[in-house]
Amino acid sequence: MSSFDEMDAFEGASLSARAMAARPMPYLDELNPAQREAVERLDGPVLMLAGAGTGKTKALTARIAHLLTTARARPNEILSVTFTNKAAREMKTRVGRLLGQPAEGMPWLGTFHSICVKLLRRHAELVDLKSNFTILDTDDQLRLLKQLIQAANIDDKRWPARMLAGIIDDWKNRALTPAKVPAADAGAYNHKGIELYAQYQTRLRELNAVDFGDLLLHMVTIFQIHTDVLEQYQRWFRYILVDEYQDTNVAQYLWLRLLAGVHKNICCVGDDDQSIYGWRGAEVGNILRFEKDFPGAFVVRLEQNYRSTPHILAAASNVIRGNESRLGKELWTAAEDGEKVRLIGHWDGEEEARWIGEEIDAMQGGTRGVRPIGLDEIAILVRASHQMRAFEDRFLTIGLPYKVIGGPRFYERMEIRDAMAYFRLVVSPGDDLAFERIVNTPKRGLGDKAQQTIQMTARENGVSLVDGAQIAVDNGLIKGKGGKALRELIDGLARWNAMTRGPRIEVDDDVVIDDGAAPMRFGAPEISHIELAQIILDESGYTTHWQNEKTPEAPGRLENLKELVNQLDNFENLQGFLEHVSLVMDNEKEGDGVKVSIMTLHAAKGLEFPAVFLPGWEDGLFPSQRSMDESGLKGLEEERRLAYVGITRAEEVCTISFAANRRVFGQWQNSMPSRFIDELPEDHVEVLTPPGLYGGSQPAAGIETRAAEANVYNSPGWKRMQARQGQYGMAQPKESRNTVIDATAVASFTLGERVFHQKFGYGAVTGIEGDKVEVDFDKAGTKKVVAQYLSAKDDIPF
DNA sequence: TTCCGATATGTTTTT
DNA sequence: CATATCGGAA
Repeated sequence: MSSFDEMDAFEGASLSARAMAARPMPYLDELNPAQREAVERLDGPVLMLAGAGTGKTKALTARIAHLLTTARARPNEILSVTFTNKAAREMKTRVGRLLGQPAEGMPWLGTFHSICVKLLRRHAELVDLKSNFTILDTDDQLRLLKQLIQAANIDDKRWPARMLAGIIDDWKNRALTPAKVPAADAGAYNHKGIELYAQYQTRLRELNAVDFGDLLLHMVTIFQIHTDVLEQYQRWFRYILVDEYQDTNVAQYLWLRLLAGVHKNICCVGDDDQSIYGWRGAEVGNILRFEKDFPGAFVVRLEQNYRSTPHILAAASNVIRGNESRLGKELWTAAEDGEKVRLIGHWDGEEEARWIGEEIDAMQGGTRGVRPIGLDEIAILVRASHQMRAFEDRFLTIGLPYKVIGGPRFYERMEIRDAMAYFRLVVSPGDDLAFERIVNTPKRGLGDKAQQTIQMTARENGVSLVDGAQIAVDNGLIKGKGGKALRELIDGLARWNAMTRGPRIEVDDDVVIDDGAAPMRFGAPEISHIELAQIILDESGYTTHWQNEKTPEAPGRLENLKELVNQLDNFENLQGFLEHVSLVMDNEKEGDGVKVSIMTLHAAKGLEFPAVFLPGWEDGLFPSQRSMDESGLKGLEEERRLAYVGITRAEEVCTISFAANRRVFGQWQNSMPSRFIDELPEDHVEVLTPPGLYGGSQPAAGIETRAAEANVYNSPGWKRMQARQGQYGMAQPKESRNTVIDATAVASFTLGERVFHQKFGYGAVTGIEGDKVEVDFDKAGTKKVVAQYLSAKDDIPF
């Protein structure tokens, strides 16, 4: 096992503590009294209750700077955990800026998960893993569970694998190994839950793999059992900082408490009012009982808000006041009054999207409000991601640039996962799950029967699937085309694997081992990992597979593969890349261009925008019915906190809206305005409805129903619906067509005409049926699309 | 074994 | 409505 001298070398500190000691502390001058207290109280437990927009990141980064400047700790002795990669990244840059140099030497600033991976790779053997274990994604996890479920003869229709995955996840969040699951949970998953959980863990170990929850669970287990290891780290991490403490689950909580147990130099920052991850196992209780866990804790409240106007703040405060269990904070601001929170009802979801689109146009043009607001200063925050569609559709039609944050993720796409499975298999031939994924992708004529043969052979010989396949082929168990193809695959894998290394060389014993992997006994590879990746994809036939595919999305997939290979440029080798991807599933592109942001309320936490739209405030959608069904009052309170988070994202203008009708599952459904609307303080809200139909100021209780009714029949959306009956597809002279297609400006197309579509690109019209046009897209193949979405080739909106 | 069409099924939120 | 899965036919 490792000594700590080694650890020092392992992480390397580029900032010298001594060099910092004499440095001035300019960052302190920028803090208000409360922040300053939180920063200067370096020793002992500190709880920073930081309301929305009160400068908590500022305080946190200043605290790190202060720890370094006062030479309390070296950069690599500070453990600083966040929940998201985004937050970790931001802290890194901000600390760097405060200190006037890059914060490269802060190896332990990261997410819970990334830090745990690092630790677990060093101590893998303590939980019967090898340090090069793979981290499974949800897909692999589910496939594995399905196998176990089938083996146990359980009807996975009645008891879906997803459900079991959820249950296991939940246990892991609570730091429960199979042996520790309480009897009360014995009934889970048709009384088979615990048993299957145990089997699953065994299987993971056999595969030398972990899932996401394991990262923490294993580390907690190690710390609990191997006190010597724990003690090392207790000494090593002299100071601990935790961001978003209200979101910690039991496992994370235990992990922290173990590490901070001796010196208790732990500073937790959080806001109980922003706890919105209860469904993922987060325990608000952790923050509520901090003072009990750490007696004598210094508690400081940050209550001065620097983000929002008083109206917005008042609205948020009044909503959150509806919650019973909270520590209680009152935000205040020195800012000028500004606009009231705006509330408007719509006939349906499309109308809501249309209206918001127009508002955004008005905001930019400066025809509304005190100043023009840029597109990148505007966000639309929805409760559930399916709400995004209406906005995407609408913005596409009117040519309004937008970006979806946290949308369909790059690394979750099928072709990317396939490609990654190939990479995984090349890097570690024992990765059976990866093998299963790609044996018959592209089709190699290896169906169920052949795959069973491979499985059996592997099991009989106690080897990995790749080796099993090798044996099966050698013994002629798999004949014909499939056998030949399989042989090619196996040979290919071996060949590619050899390419990851250079020629064998001798090493000195004192070479520093920096990644916990096997000592380097090989020279530099002869080809770069980027070339190798390309070779793998080409020689395996995977690229060809998509080239031959005639489906509309094939070209896009090829593009994605190209992008994947490009991304490799940022990494040293394939291993490094695979590790990165399993930890940060988000592709942090999208940064370019001035665009409106569309995202879920969850994704919006920690962000702020001058103008925020909060659509879909309807009972059942928000607060979500499911949340209330599953967790009752607790669920409702979490939804309310979500509302609070939403409102407090706004700096200048906050617009809340709801629709009377919405299409769900293709079925029209009508709903009541959200109960949270009743909780908005009347004095701080302006109801936007035609004045004639909504007379004077009324009690708040009546606002929403009136607004809804008032808007139904005279809304532009209603008129538009009536106006548009049967108007599409009518031939019109080309000259009369509008460039930007609006509901009122009906487009027409002729056969063979070149057209442009926002999602599918350029193409030619091959058929017209009513309001639908069939287009043969250059890249996306033939598709039927609604005429509205198309524009003539030469006048592309934006 | 693969491919196609029919049918059933689901929608929170994510490291 | 859109996708995912399943069963049957080539």
